[in-house]
Amino acid sequence: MTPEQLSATIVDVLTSLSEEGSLSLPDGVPTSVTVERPRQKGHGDYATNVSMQLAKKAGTNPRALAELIAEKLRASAGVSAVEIAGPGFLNISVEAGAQGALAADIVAGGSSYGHTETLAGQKINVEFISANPTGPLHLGHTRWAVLGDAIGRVLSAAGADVTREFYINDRGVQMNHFASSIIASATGAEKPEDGYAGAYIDELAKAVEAARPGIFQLSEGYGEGERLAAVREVGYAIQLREQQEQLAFFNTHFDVWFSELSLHEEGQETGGVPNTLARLKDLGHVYEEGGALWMRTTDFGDDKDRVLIKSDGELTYFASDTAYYLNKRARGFDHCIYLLGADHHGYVGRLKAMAACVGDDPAKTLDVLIGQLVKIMRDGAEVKLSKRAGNIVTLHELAEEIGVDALRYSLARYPADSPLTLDIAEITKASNDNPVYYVQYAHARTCRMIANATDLGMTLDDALATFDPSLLAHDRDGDLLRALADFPRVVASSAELREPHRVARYLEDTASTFNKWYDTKECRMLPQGDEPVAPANLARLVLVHATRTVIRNGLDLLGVTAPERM
RNA sequence: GCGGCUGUAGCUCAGCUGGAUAGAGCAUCUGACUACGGAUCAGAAGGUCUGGGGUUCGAAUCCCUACAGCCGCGCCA
Repeated sequence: MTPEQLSATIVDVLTSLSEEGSLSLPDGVPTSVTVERPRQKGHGDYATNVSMQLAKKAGTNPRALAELIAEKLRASAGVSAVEIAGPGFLNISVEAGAQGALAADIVAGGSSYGHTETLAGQKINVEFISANPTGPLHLGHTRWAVLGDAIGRVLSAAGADVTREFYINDRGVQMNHFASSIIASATGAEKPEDGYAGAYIDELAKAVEAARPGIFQLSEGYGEGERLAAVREVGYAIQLREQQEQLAFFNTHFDVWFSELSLHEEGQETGGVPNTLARLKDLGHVYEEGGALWMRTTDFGDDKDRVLIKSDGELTYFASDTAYYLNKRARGFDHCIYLLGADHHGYVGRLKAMAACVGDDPAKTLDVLIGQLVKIMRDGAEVKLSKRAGNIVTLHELAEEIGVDALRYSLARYPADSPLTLDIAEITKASNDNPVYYVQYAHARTCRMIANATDLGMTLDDALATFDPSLLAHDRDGDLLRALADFPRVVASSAELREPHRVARYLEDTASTFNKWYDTKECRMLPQGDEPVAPANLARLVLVHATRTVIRNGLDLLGVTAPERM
């Protein structure tokens, strides 16, 4: 019996009370009720606060309503005991057989256990990182890589149709600064004022020369302008490919790499920039002032109006942003999720206003997640990074030093809006100080146990064929089963709230519950010594398989591997 | 000045869509090695949930306010 099934059972009880007239609910019977796992032992396997929630509406008091519900609930299949406690809590105990059946269901579900349909039918675009292709990805991008990727996975698991997208800022003056910085490195010319510096620029210069020998040599018909364009193109291609390779190494995957430049190309019907500007004019949300073209975002709650075309005729970044949003909507996305760093939170207001300007309800279509910045400590001092000084902590260096799994997990286990300080020594430690290894270890342990069982001739097929769930009757069996039963709703709420850290915290709890179970003498899976294999041993083999499935599925949602041995 | 985020055990942080005695890991102390992988488990100790008001059966959670820290308020990208 899962919490969802128990909730349905309680709803049935309410319906039945309502039909026989002993309960009157003006708003009708709720479709589901809250069922939670009490923290306290002795408060039953599950608890519900329905009677407190409904007492006022029903014109009665919580204790009296609880009595009514309890009486019927006690007679329900799978329920072994119901007690009323405190102001009107119902503490419910579940029969071992009803609860144990879940283990076989999980095994049958396999890699899809935990997946739900709570977001079915929603087409969601998740845009994250979206770095300039003018340098390596660094620490600042790493958190969004992990969170964006995990959010995408969790949304998919909740049934949404998800596209993970990287917006390439390949247009704008920074691309020319980028090219001229590479030229300066190759030719010894002076670096431009707003240029890029650092060892990576020198390496890029060499790579550009290697890719197209002689590219830096000016000649007749190949002037400064041509060289700048050529270097920009080649340097961009190399830098972008490097970002893509490093993200792949970091187990972070995108469905679409979207070029900002493409929004300005001819033939962009919907969502192109010219098209967008025309549409905004038609809608009456733009005006000219001081030689610039403005969008009247203040009509929709922004602090001030925003420039689309500067007085020098150049388009702003915001013009592209608006077109890009329309482009996403034209591609059929119901929700556009943006992951932005705290240093960009000033953009939220204008993004929402922009969506409202084009006729959308931002509360429905736009979801801006602001993440706080990450600090990194080494030997007690903050590792500062400065792109200008070329002192960059790159994503790739971090992933290599710390390990992809440890780095991903360390970032995934905190909510995005909490400022984070990572200590390199702390997260590289290969010990139980490090939650990622604690969880992975529990998984490896299940794999060893299953291998040992196989050596003794215990197979999953036999175990399932003879499975008697009522044999999983020990308290610790129940604790483990209830932990496993929570997985689907943890995934669903992680998706709903866009908070994948919940999955990580759940895995830590579940790994702990599993280890406690493992250390319980009465819950041995393998027979001891020369004892024959008993039905209870086989039942627990199913339970171990179920545990392995849940941990593996959970780690997969975070993009972390589930090793079979460590 | 305006706005966003944060403030919970010695440390790093969960819990925040209101529920029962506020949790975990680390660090400290005490135990379990005839071990299905000890990268584990059992236990102890550790708290004015930043301060002050309010809302109600009930507040770490919601509202107001004060304080502290980080970040942002361009015809930059």
